[in-house]
Amino acid sequence: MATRAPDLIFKTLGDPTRRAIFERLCRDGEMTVWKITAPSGVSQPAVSKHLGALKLAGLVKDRREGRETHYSAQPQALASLTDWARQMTDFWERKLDNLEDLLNRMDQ
Amino acid sequence: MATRAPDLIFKTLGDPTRRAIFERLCRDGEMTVWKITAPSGVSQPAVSKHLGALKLAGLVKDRREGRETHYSAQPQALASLTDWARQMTDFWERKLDNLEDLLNRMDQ
DNA sequence: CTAATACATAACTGAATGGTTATGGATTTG
DNA sequence: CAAATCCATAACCATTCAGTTATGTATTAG
Repeated sequence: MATRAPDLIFKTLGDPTRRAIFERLCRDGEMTVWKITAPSGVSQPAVSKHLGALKLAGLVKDRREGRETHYSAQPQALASLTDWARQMTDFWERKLDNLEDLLNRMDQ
Repeated sequence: MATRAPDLIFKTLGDPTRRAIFERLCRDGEMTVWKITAPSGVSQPAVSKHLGALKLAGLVKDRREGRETHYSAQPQALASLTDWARQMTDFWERKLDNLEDLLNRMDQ
């Protein structure tokens, strides 16, 4: 059952600061750590740790260039999340269908 | 900006035990606390706390019947999550489009 | 070569959190 | 009424985790 795949994604995006960083990378594209840190409200080491977590979850990728590290979003990683959500909804709707079938059979 | 809405959803589903409970409710429909507790691997009070968290996030609803409480999934609550994911993907694709436009203009 | 910059890592701290056992309140059963 | 069942809450504990301030390692600038 691949239903456990998005565990890390959920956990990683559960933190507001981390999610804000990811959102900014989606909106504004590739960015250095310093650029990300500036308006974030937390220190540079904190940002580095968040970026590490996002990278571990496959949500961002990094690119070294001299002494700078550029990070960019990988929103494809969100697919496992939306897949899971759709699956849950499907399960639920199937339950409703079964109930409807049952009621139809009882009517006859 | 409504982009902060799914914060609670992410945080709530970030815990594996809690997500497993939600999944089971989606798959198998309404269930009493005891029924949920049995195969969960944690104690009944732990399950009750998780159900409270899920309820707070709008992911489940409860129905008292005598001394039993029946819980059921509310997968509609996942919409804010998929909406957000689509928005992030859109941002990212728009960046790609802009880049393509720029390259096209540079070709001329 | 020295100083400064960009980032990561280490070490630590306080708060949040998931788990437990114990207990209480409400409801059904005998 | 008494005992048992179902669930929630309280109180507590251990762990996780996000944040901080050093410190280290490359890399660029003077």
